[in-house]
Amino acid sequence: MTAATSVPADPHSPADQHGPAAKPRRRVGRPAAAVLDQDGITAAALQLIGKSGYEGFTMAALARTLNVAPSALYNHVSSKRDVLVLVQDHLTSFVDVAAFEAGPWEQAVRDWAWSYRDVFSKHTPLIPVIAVLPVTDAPKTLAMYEAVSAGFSRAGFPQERIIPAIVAFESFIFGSAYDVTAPADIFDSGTMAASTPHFTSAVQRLAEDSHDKPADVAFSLGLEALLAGLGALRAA
Amino acid sequence: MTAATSVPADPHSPADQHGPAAKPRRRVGRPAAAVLDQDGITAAALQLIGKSGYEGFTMAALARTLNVAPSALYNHVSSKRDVLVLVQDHLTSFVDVAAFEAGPWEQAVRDWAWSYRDVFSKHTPLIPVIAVLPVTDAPKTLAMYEAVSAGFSRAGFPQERIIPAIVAFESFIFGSAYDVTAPADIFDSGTMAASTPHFTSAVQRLAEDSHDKPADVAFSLGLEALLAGLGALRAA
DNA sequence: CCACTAAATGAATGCCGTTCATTTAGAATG
DNA sequence: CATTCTAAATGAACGGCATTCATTTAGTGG
Repeated sequence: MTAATSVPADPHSPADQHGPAAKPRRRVGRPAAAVLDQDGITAAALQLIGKSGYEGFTMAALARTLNVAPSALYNHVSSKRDVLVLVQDHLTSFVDVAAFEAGPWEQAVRDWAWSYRDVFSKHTPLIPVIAVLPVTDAPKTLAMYEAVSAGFSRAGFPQERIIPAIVAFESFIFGSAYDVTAPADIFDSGTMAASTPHFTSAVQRLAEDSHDKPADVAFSLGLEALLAGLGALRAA
Repeated sequence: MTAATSVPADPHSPADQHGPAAKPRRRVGRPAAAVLDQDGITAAALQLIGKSGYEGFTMAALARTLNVAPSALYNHVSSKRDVLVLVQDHLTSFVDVAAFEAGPWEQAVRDWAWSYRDVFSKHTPLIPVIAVLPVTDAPKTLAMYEAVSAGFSRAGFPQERIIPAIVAFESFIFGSAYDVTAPADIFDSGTMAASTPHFTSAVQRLAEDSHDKPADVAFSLGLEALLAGLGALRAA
């Protein structure tokens, strides 16, 4: 069975802590050597991914950065997927939910959505993991949902619409995170341009008019539409 | 180098053709034996995925269903990713764009979006492939974009907003496709329920009130919001 | 009948995640 | 201090995977 994380997560962790974190690890009294633990593995994994990307992220490579044999990792983690879950949950603490506590709902959602997209556009291989991961396995992610839900509730959303609305935003965010990684010439129709006149001219006009990054234009457009449409669900 | 598909795609293929398709394959005059070709590989791949899922989809398994050695596949395809591209492009022909030719814009987008989501919710491992794939490598996908672009243009969208609007819809669709595959208990906060009161009560209220599938509720909500918000961009 | 070539073969390669019997070294116990 | 217990690290395996390549096979045009 995969357990992911053990401690109850303490939801008031202000932002994050990089580098070697505290190591309680004190069950009853046993060897306190412990070269490895989940926080250390998570930090090393994040650093390795930053340096080598997800292609270079292997259990062997991770073990090497920790000066340990690959098999040693399996004393603290039950699979590679488990490591990805730890990384995902850690990254979620970089998502900005601060404005949900006080500010107006629209701006809170904007801050949240943009930061959420930016964090995971650099980690798209995690999206398939997040999307089907029970919140129980990711305490910091659960804390994010609590902050967002509280904000929606405070803004006057009817209870039964809160989760669907959040899911709709999130779906858009995940899809948009992929879009950020698309190559610049993804819409170049090449030799087939002649047979796709409407599409080709639309692509050209976008390239001429806009000076911003295409992914940002599309994200802004969709986000504002969702804000307007879903914001209308609020009670007076 | 990956070439994906060779023929220029003829954009008026009405819907699709299952089973063994036509085999031009006629460069100058050579052995016409040809046990294998891209269409056959695509059809076999789709069938294998349907039967064994993406975990069971290996080059060896694919070769076995075609009664061929695994290495034989590489005479027609340059990598496993290439096969996925072929499958993705084929699946795109199942997406419904018919209403863009005549009907009202809103309903056309609805038909398109729901069918698009339904097709790829059964093929989420293809989403990372689609999202960064140059349209040149996927002729049927390009044909879909042409139909959709034409519909947006006909509906009065300003040229420079057509692509961003389509991308926004698509991002939402891809994200929502993942959502369909999420386990039913994904939002069960378990032992941490006490520390996440707003979230927990919102989840509970949704479960009580709604009889529809949660993924469908969220998709409908988001889609209608995007329709309203983006539809407003049209010229009178 | 010969020469040519696209296509199929099967063995080999290298990388991967994961398992497991075994060893190591601190902590608690008396 | 010696004994015992155990979490943690080790290194050699294993099976599966995509991909490569020298070689063979079998139609076709000349």
